Amino acid sequence: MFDFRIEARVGAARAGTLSLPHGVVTTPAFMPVGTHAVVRGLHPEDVRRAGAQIILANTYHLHLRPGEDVVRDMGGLHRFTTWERPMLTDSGGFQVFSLEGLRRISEDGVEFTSHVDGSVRFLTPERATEIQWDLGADVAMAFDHVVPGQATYDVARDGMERTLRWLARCRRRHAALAATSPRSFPLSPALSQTLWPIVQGGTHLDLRRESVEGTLGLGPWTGIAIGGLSVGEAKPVMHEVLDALEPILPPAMPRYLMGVGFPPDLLQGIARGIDLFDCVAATRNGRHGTAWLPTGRVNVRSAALKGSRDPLDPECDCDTCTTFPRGYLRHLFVVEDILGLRLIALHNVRFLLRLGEQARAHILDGSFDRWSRDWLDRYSRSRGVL
RNA sequence: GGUGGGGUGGCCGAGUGGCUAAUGGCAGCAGACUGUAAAUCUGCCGGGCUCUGCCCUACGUAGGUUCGAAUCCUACCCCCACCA
Repeated sequence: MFDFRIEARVGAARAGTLSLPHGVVTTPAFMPVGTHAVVRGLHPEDVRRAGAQIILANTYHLHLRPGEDVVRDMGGLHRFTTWERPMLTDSGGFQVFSLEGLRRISEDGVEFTSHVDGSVRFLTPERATEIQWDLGADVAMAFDHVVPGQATYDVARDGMERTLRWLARCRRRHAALAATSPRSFPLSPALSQTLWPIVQGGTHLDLRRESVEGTLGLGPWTGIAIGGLSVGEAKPVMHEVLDALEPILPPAMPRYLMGVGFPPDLLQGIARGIDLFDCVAATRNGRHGTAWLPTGRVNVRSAALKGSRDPLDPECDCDTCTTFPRGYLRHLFVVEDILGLRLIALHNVRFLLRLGEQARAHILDGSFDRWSRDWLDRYSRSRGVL
């Protein structure tokens, strides 16, 4: 359980297989985000058919609604959602960043003023770990302190060091839960959930290195995440951080780049040794009418699609592209029917999942570099061309 | 036929002497979105140009008052309501 095997490499890029209690995840892989225990707008069957092997859910949001006790009493996230494949829960650490203004950080934890009803919720590393234990995903994430991409050295150091101190507390609590509270719903009681740490340090390379050292010192771990990227810093800066991390991350462990990304980010991350990604962009952009194509992104509402009988993406095998003409998809957005939101979100999710599948295949046959270069070139060169 | 109300940019609808090419909303067009406070948000939206500005044309039509009118006056046309 929680075994990760690397089958092939091309440079830093790896193709691997991650075993989790609810199934196997072949990497590199994109993980669709289901914050509220639903990949927003999509039926679980949509997500399965799109080829998702693992999806996320969110600690903070599920704590607010419906409450982790409700999910636990219904048999955990898998039964609650009917999603039988692996799941991962984010710890609420990202909400420390995204809900800035509604929270106050102290050494003990973070006090949130609920955006739902104004109630005050105090999330500590221990609480975030307990909530995730009740939610019952295959992978729980450490409660971290995310700072903005523009954070100064001192602010980034503060967040990084706090993340390490909190990591020790998450680990201790997680071990205690695993030892003393066997659950009825997990497949394999003692090893039913693993906890992954998150490397922080902003855009400062020495802080990132220090974060890795500190994190590994608190191990062992079955996986490791890189957080605090794609939060406002420039793209080359993100690449610089990934390049600096790649040689010092343990090669045998799956590496998860949190919150990334757009299609090019996947390939650029894979080339730098990343195995797992998650991002809301596929579903959110889809709902907002931006579809990803091999030739770049396109606005589905665009008058250019009016009356077109062509598929949205002729190269795509998703249900949307194999069923509907793009002129109809545009119509759905124009008349604001919810089916449009679902269909474009579905396409984008499939697009990203397939990108991961293709990258894997090209790593396995050794052609990743060339293929990736051509893919990126085509995507950026002909942006939005139909 | 009489009385009253009203005719504003593609549509709805503010504005009742200068700050008005004219508030808003809709429609239209374009853009943004990266561990989800997002089916959201932003910009453009009479025409033209040598485009940080300038020039046309515009508030039913035609005149008039005024330094200046979508706003005041007169006539006419049309719409609505009520009364005959």
